[in-house]
Amino acid sequence: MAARTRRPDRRQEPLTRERIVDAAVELLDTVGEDGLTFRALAERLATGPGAIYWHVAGKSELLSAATEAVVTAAVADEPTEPTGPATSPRDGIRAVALGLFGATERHPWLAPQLAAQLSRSPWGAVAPRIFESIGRQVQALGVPRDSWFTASSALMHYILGAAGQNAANTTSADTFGPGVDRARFLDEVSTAWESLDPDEYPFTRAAAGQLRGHDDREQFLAGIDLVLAGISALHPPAS
Amino acid sequence: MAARTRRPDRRQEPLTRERIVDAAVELLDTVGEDGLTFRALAERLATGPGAIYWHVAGKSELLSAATEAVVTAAVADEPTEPTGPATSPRDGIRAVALGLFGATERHPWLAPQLAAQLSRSPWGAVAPRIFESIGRQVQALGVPRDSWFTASSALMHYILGAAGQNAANTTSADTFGPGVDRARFLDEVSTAWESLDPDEYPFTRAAAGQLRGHDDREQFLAGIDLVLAGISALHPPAS
DNA sequence: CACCACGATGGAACGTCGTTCCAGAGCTTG
DNA sequence: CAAGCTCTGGAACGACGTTCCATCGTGGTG
Repeated sequence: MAARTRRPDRRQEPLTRERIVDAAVELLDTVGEDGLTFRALAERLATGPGAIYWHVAGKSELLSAATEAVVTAAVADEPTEPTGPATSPRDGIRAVALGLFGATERHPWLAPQLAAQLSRSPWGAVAPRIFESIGRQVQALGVPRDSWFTASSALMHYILGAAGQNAANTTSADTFGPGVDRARFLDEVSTAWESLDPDEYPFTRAAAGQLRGHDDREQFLAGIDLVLAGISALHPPAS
Repeated sequence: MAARTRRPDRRQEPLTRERIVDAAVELLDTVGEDGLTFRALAERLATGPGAIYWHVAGKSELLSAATEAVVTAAVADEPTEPTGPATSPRDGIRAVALGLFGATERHPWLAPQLAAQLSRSPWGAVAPRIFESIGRQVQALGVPRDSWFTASSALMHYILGAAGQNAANTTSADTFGPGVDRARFLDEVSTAWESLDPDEYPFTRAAAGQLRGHDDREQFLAGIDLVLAGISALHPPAS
């Protein structure tokens, strides 16, 4: 139907769903979630709002598509070892996890969107993408077949939860000015924790010191190792 | 300043921040996130939109307050054992986790909101609430002091990630009609997984069968046990 | 070659939302 | 009793998502 690949050669490259989604991601990255407007998007694509609706059903579908595009790129980025220098399954899982972690860092809007999408349709298009990347490594780890779902789900959920919170840590530091660097920000929060009500928050006060100097990536990977150790203990290889 | 507690006795009970937040939660529960409107809220409280702004700065603060109120109630609900029949720390953690899990089930809007809030200000008011509840049990578990932060964070992140995805499972089943029950819904998704591209999704296809019959709460607790086992293995009690 | 049908476009218009503004009510104080 | 404050609630504003429709360009048809 769509002609025989002759260059359309219109006054501009034709509007396509992919171009729209790409522009949406750029807009989300630069001006934030509230900045993604059909009008701004139309202006960026040198068109009108109505034209976009021919390719995309609405804003929620646009956000879903942007989320899926970014996640797909993130999990497809890492595992490109063509039978390479034999990465261990554990390192494979770390790589996938860091891929998603980095994506939420580069795209601060990703974590909330991902949560919203998973909450709306838990097993939609994006969950299997992540599940598959993790699951392959779980399988390679030698986890018994009956435990595949449990182990992979647990890993996925930890990754989503941790990436969601840690994402904004490095870049923003929202409540304070953008000029405040990470060390100062953590120091501020840590001090705030220490002055919480001793009756209501005894533990948080005691742990405040560890918050002060912690490294997000390091803690993130420590959590991964925790889950992996649990998998080794509770679901050891059959052999 | 605020009088000496004489009954105001206006024509109706006075508008207060608490009443507003309570009404917002009810509205969120009944008509969903899009249904929470300053106009609808004003009508429910028999007032105008302007009056609400005297007690609440804006919509984002209203959502934050609603989220915090629900989370606070959820984590305060469970650990009410007055030196009762000696719940073990592990059961204590399960209780806190199930408390949050149940909250996301009763309030489908909670998971996305929680994610958005944690992403915006990672160590805001709501994170310490959850962190404290979990941390106390981690402490009781005998985890060495140096590992408190790591262990508690990992547990919190797993809980947030898992609760976020599983929340909608029981009630909604969005893409299908609301009449479709859980078994049919899972069967539908499982079948969809099985017909994914064998090259792209080998693992997910293989795990589809385990998705079909799984129980959300059971899987959720299995993940908790996985993290707990990892904590035992990597951060054993000092004694 | 003229014509038409249809995929695709983009600007205008509609209704609703968050938010602001302000006139005034009710309570407290001098 | 008058003045000043807290608090109220309705009207109005600007921006948004979405719909509508007049129009364009292209490929197939007579």
